[in-house]
Amino acid sequence: MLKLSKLTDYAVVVLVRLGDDFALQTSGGIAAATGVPEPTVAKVLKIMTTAGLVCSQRGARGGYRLARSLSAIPVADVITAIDGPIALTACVEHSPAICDSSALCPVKGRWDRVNSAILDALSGISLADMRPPARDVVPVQPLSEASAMQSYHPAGASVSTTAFVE
Amino acid sequence: MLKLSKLTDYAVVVLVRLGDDFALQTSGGIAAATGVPEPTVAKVLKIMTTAGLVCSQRGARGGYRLARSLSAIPVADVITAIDGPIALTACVEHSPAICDSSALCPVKGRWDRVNSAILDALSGISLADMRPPARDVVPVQPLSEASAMQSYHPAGASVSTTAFVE
DNA sequence: TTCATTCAGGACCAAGCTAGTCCTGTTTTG
DNA sequence: CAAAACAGGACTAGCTTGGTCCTGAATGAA
Repeated sequence: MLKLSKLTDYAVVVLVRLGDDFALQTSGGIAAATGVPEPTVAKVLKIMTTAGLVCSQRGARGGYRLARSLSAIPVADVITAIDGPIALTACVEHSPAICDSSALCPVKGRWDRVNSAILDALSGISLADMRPPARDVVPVQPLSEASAMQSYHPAGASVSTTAFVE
Repeated sequence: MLKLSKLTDYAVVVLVRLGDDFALQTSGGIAAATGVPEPTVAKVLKIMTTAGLVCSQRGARGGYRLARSLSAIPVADVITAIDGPIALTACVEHSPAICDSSALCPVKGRWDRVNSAILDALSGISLADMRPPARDVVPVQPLSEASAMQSYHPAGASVSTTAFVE
């Protein structure tokens, strides 16, 4: 389906929200500001931390901040962090799975070209390119206010977020 | 995961096998030549027929042949036929699912750019580009011989074929 | 020192999708 | 008429994803 996982979509939303100011923000605060469920935000941020895209500060008054500016984070990095290395098929170079019938496979190595093309496309677009105009950004505010905001659901409660590329 | 479905991988194998000579080949014969299980080949070919990528001839002495030459079939067409329209996220233009929180979504419309880039990449590569050198192609032969051939499994019997793009 | 806050790192479960198989037609040839 | 071959479904098992929750560790404030 060439689909992107929902978590990747969430990750972009969260990272963009984290913004470029490098101020510490808690997972709860980001959840409130974006409308993404808090446990999901926490999950995403933990993955992002492991991947080195964000830095975390534990303890009271802790939180998260970007490790690099949005313009220095290509979309490919986010996808790789969430979903693992980008490889359309198991036959692609660097893929962990080894095709056990490579001797017969009629398209052996041919997906590499397709893969490289996609990788180039994803590496050339940064999160800064996906950032909305500044006026649309909801300012950081106390939880008591933010928690009353409308929620963000990528594709609605009952509709699959399965993604397509036509 | 940006993964491609296994069926898409099979479809490319089958279509390339169908080749450019426009001779009728039965699903059983293709299965034998490629090592892909016959029911799966039949399933793929039925989908390809519906999509207009191959033509079918029913009845005894029937079979399948390409509707266009391999060079006239972009990879994007195969993926679309198997997986539906290519769209990374539900937010992407022309996607059937409508985001019910588009007013709040911080990256509304931003995936379009990523999507277009991928679509361009996939549209620029044809099946002819994925065709192996002629010497690697197994010639058409009687079932009795072909059925003894080694099978082709994209990623082995027990290993996930999940595809990645890094 | 003690406690509240916040992240770290898993385990766990339900739901949906994919792959693969099979069965019953229908069409065409000989 | 019988055999060959495609058409079009239904069906099932397994995996993956998503989402939640729990326990523990680190930090800072009172």
